[in-house]
Amino acid sequence: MTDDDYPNTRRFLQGRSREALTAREKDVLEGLVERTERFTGPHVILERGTLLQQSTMLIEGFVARVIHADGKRHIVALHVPGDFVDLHAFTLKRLDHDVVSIGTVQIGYAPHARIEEVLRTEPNLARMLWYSTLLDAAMHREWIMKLERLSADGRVAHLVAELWRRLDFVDLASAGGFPLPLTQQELADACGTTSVHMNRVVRKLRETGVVDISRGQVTVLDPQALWDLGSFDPAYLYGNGPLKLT
Amino acid sequence: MTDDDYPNTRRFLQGRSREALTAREKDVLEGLVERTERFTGPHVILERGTLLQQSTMLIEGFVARVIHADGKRHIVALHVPGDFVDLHAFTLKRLDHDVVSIGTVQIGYAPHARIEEVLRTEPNLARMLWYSTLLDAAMHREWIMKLERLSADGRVAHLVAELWRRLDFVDLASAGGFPLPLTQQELADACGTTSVHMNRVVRKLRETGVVDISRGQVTVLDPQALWDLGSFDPAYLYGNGPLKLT
DNA sequence: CAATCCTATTAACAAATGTTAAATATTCCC
DNA sequence: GGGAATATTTAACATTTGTTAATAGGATTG
Repeated sequence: MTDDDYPNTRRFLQGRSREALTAREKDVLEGLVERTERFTGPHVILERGTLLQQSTMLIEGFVARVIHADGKRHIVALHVPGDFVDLHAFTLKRLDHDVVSIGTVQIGYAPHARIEEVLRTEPNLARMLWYSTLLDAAMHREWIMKLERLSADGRVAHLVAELWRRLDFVDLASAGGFPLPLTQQELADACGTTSVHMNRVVRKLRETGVVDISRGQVTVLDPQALWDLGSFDPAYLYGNGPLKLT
Repeated sequence: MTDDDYPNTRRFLQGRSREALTAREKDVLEGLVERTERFTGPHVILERGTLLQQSTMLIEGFVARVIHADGKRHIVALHVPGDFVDLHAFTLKRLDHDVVSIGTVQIGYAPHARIEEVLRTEPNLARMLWYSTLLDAAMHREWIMKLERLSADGRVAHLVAELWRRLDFVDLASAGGFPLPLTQQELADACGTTSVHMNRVVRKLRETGVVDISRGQVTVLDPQALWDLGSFDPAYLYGNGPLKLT
């Protein structure tokens, strides 16, 4: 019984507390995903206000939670493979924001009826589902702190540091960095600044030897400088241990 | 059987979906609170990193979630009566931030053992507990949007508009405004700016006839201007209806 | 009542960021 | 490979916000 037995859900809570799941629970979890779908290029996966009957597991690639306001787009969260993106929808029924794909993604759909069944019959797994939404909330709070406290370069550094760690949890990061198909405009949307200013910041981070973000690839040049600049303390991610960097 | 039968929990999800609770479930909920405590003046209710065996229901007053960083204090969330402040702790065990009282507060303590019991025996109530943490997350996302998008005056307007609505849910707001024992420094901490700049903003809002914030009292002078300035759309609060303003 | 402390206010200046517009580079598609 | 679309880069200038410091106002306490 290896991880390959769970092609759609093997990264769920990986690096966090996936060990707390029994093999049977992992089977049940995998069984939540009814079908998968693949998108290339920008695609609106979920639209604000739609009545939802299924939730979305991100299997591969990146998606963003987006709030639109008078022509501007604001990224309020980013998700990496293994994230149960809109488990919220199971309880909230309607989302107050859009979910869009970034680059090429593969997602799995979990019908709410199956989740309902899990809640009734699998208390421990249900707890883990709740737990994963609490991790999202903890990340939201850290983003609030980041936006309240840090200037633009710090915000970018924090974002990069967070993604590096989260991708490391699911074995998708390396010591050198990670792929990130975000444009400078999208980075700006996630950091609360403009694309012009983001360009200044990206250049500065590159020139000062902290991190190079270009051509869809993040290259971490000086990890300690990155963490310092972003005041990055990964405690809020509730991970199991230090960077693995496979 | 009136609301007075639930002195400690009658405001939980009031204005949201408290109707989804049966009388028996309300009893069980009330029974979660083992004891209550009252604090006057600033008091650290929960400290970051402490291993928690109980969660906190806010019965009266305001509390803030606070992240400290190199001498600065950042308010990442505010809670009003009826909020189950750190239900997170039930699953996360340790918080990544502090919880502090603002003004005079009364809080109730719900031992985790009792919550555990509810999860096992009251699936519908358990769902509501989960729901309430998802509402927190939705508010976090709105704060992220607010910080990414709005300048300082918009942030203050948004904060005031949100609190007005949330207090209205629990019958603690009036058409004229509401009491809010936050100093300008604390307002600044919640809006990601400095006390000096907050003073400029508060003055401007007062002079332009939008809202008056002084002596622990918020007086809404022009609701529509307030909502416009803060780009306030209450959809994310998942409330039952429009402002009641009792 | 005086002394003290916390909060609010104002000023002058520095730094960061927004805005608009244009030029250049890169990617994508046929 | 060529052309179109998209993304990045740069410049000049306007605006917002931060910083530091000093003063005034209000509340609390002995």
